[in-house]
Amino acid sequence: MSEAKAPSNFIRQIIDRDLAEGKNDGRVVTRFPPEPNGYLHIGHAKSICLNFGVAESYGGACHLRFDDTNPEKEEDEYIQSIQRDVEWLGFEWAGPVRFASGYFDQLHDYAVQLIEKGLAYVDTQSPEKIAEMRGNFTTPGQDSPFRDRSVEENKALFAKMRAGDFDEGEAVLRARIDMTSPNLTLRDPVLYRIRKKAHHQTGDKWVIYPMYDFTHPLSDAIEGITHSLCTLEFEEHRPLYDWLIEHLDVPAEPRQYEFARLNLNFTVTSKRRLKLLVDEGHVDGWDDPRMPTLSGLRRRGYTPASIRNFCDNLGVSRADSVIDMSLLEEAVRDDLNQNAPRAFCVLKPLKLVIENWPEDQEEWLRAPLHPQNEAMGSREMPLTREVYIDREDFREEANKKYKRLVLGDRVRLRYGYVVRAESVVRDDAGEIVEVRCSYDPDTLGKNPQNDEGQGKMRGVIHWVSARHGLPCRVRLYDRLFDVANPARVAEGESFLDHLNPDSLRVLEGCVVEPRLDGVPAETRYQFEREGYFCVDRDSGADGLVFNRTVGLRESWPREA
RNA sequence: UGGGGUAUAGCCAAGUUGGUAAGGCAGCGGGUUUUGAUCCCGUCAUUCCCAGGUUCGAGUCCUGGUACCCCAGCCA
Repeated sequence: MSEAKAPSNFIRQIIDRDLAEGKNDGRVVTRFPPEPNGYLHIGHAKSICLNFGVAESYGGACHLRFDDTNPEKEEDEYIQSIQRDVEWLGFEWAGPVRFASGYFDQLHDYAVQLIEKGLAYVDTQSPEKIAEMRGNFTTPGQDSPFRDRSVEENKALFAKMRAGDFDEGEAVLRARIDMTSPNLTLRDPVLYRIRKKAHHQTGDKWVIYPMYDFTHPLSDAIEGITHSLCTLEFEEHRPLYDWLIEHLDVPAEPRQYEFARLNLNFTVTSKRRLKLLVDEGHVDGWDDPRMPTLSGLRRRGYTPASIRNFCDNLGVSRADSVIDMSLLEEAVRDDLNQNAPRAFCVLKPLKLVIENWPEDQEEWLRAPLHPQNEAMGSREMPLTREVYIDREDFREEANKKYKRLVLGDRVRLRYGYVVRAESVVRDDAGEIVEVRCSYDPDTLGKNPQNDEGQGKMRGVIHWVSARHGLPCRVRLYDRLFDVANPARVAEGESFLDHLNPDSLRVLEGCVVEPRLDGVPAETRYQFEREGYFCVDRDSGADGLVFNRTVGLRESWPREA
């Protein structure tokens, strides 16, 4: 399931065909063009894997380019986080980090070129009037009264726009295409608008900023992009993309191709909604482990490889789809199962006293770090008279399907001895606070030879020495929403109404094996029989904090 | 409502000139197991949104429907 060969998809077929026809001198150049107005999420990962993956497998190049044409929404914090996330995923962009804002001079020249060709004009109607004149699905638009200004007048007006002589909203530069087109983006689209706001890259150099539709194709051309891959909603923008490439004297002829974006159920992947979750404090920040952001997944314990495999296994098509969250979870299990060292951690401690074990005796038992991979080595764990086991691993009575410790029956302490539960100790409230047991000294690495039920134990449970165990805190995460499609809720409801109140459960007083003392944040383990966990950066002097990435697969009869 | 798209299993998805439905995940059955995990084996679409048509033969071609998605920012 891991290193699947790049599967056939329509993008690769287009590239194969282009290569066969000798287009672009055999070059394949793609780009990942995020707008720095939020953190990257799992949906971006699909685009990143596609763009970088395609470039890589064709010996081409992939650029990282910030599509930063709107100073109102963008911030440097996002520029930093996006680069960090792309690097974390393990991709290397070709050349420097690029910015659409780095092309503002050239873009301005292209705009003047359009004006000179009579293909663009300055419209001084109000924004409301422009919207009104655009018409709608059924009504064709009407020409602006300023549509036929002379080239000279347009040049002068555009220069005034640039000089700051107009206020925001007083003038825009529009392409002169067709106000009656059934494709609304062709009804004289706005190319430049006035924004008197400092830009994070260009400072106060500009007061006019190019629109995405104008900037993107030309940036692609400037960079020599051959295949400009974007999501489906840009499809009706393609005629404009092509129109600009056709009517301007550009150094290359990039082509745009659209694919379906990734949708995951039980979460949201729109920057607007993610930002709201952060801003209103429903989560702990962009990197809250419940967030589908790359930084959230990272903090949750996801590995770059697991996310890349997940994306590669999805395929690329033009059909709208919703991927099941369980596929993402399966991808990280697959990776961590192979690569995460094992450890013991008791989540809900219950004291087990081995009555025939001498008070001060401690025996260090060797256990592999990975049962199927000896190369990972082993560790030692101290067994003492008092150990902790999980409350859920003991019952006073149970049927045969319950493969754990039952009063009067035996179970194996994993990598240790077989014990038999003899009695329980209760507190005043009648709650069991301790289980008393006996152990069979002749069962280390072998089954009991001599008595009832030869061979197999009822089960195997994990444990941690009460004297040596490290107290820790464990955070159990569940899906953030309790409906499959939070973005689509009933009239009058908000997606926030469907936040899962139990998406985070914090377990205090857990006990982990001593060897994990001081391990750094982001170290990942499989806590045997529990799941995959990751050390959180909140760990410190007062103990380790673990985030549960995902549980182990569970398939046992619920009637047990 | 005009335009642009998309329909193949529970979820993705391949299917290139029409030649008899890949693969993954999930499910189900079994085996191994000192993790109820992993691993292994087997099984899982007489049918491709629907209805007609062409053809010896249609997921692929034709005709007519249906459902869903996107577009009316000086956002990207």
